Amino acid sequence: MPELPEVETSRRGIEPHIINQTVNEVIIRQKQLRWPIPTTLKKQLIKQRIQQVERRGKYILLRTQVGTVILHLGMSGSLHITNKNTPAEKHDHLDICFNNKKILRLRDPRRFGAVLWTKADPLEHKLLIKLGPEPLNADFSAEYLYKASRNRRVAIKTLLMNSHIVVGVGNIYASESLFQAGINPKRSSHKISLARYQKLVAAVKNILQLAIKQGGTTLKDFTHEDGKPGYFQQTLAVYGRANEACIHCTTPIKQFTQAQRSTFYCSQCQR
DNA sequence: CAAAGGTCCTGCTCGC
DNA sequence: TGCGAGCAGGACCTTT
Repeated sequence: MPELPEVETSRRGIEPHIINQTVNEVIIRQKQLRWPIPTTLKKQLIKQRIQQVERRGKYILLRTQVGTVILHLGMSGSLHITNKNTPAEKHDHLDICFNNKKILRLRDPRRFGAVLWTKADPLEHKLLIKLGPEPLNADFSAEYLYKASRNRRVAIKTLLMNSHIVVGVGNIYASESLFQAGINPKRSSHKISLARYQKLVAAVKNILQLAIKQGGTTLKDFTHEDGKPGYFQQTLAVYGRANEACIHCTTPIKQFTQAQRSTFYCSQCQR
């Protein structure tokens, strides 16, 4: 479900409800996610105060004095702020309950998400330490991507989705960014010029920023269903639009499978 | 049966 | 021959 803008929108949505709040109960209904939820989570987390709600790539970090909860929403995960009056539904796997009566509830039908606990610096965690730069930070630049791509033969779309190269660019926004930059998703990353990487990096930043902005304005109240962050279909130029007319040249948008994921592009506008 | 918005892990190939 | 890096494919799971 979530790409970086949705994860960031989720982070902003839950933060005001749980920051500086103390955990008084942890309910694990289904611990079998991508990895098992650690059995020690409950013991570690109870009586701890959430000091910081942070994001790194698509991971959300809940920092306490003694350790950090590492959350990942996988393909179908979502976070909700709720309370004891709202019964848990089928795929509500975890509740973190606070003194202010609020509950942070994780829902994840496909269970590709993860909930982990670390006492050490979470940024040094095995899953986070090798992550590439944040796409919206200055260190994600055309020069950086150009350099990183020189000895790689993978298609540019695959490179863009590699979290060791840059975090947070998922399947939808990879297609969208390449369309905006006018680059064919099949093109070998090592054959792309610095000038074209300038366009691509600008497109990635532009698209992610816009999506976050839209997430923020769409998000009314994270405690209700209608507050869920979603994808904003009207802003998608190519994703999910196979056979529809390209918005620039009216050529039908093509769809094909690349690294086991659907890619959408315009064969006329993207070379 | 295929596909859905993620990404780690395994094992292979390639070049030094 | 050995080693590391890059890469493809499989794996995880449920719903439509």
